[in-house]
Amino acid sequence: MPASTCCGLASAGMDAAEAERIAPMFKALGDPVRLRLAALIAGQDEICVCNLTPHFALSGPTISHHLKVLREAGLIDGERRGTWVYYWIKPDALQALASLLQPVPVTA
Amino acid sequence: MPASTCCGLASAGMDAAEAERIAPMFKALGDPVRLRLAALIAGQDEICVCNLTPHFALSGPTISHHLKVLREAGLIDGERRGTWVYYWIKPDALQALASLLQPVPVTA
DNA sequence: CCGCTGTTTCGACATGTGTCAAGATAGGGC
DNA sequence: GCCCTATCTTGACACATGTCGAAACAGCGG
Repeated sequence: MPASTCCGLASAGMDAAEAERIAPMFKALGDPVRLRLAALIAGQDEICVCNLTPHFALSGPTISHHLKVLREAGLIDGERRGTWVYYWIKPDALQALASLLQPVPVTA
Repeated sequence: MPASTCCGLASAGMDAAEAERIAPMFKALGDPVRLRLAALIAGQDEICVCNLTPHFALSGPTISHHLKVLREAGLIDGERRGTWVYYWIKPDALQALASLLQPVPVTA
């Protein structure tokens, strides 16, 4: 019904509550370190923290902090397996964000 | 050639420089007020600030600040026409972000 | 059980961010 | 030229965020 000039953003019911729910996901991607982390994680089925850290000139705790932000935003998930902790991307979450930015399907 | 398990993020050359360039766009969408502003702006060809402000319980300067952030991120643009200032969405910018989150086209 | 490595949590600090009130600027109408 | 409205800029403030080092925690291997 709305003109839907551009993209999913326009046709989604983006009221205040919905914005509060979704904004943290974009926010999590809004840091260069986290964006690279997400890209690295998305590049494989799963990846060990020990394979992420070497890509950055940052302390372990800082990487861990960023991973926590991404997880709390619902963009990734992870679990400890023995000594190492593995993270993987949650494609549905990314897809949900993508659909807000894409040109609207056909909505007419 | 990368496994490209999930999405554009994985296949994009997301090095540090690219991340620094793109992260601000996600960051701009990472605030609930700005996300709603973007949705409102995307819903029409263009929209006057005077039609945006009433949707929020925020001062004029605050709305103006958020619009500036969105504009500096390259997601919207705007111009003054007489008394009023009009903003419009930049679909290409949104599309660029969407392509990072979408399942990768066919890249195989 | 003890120590070793990988990861997270805690505490602290500097910087960034969202918000407002007050003032400045831009245009239109008298 | 003057005032009025719409918008932006500035200055200030409380609060959030990115970063680190130190310390805690989780498992493995002796």
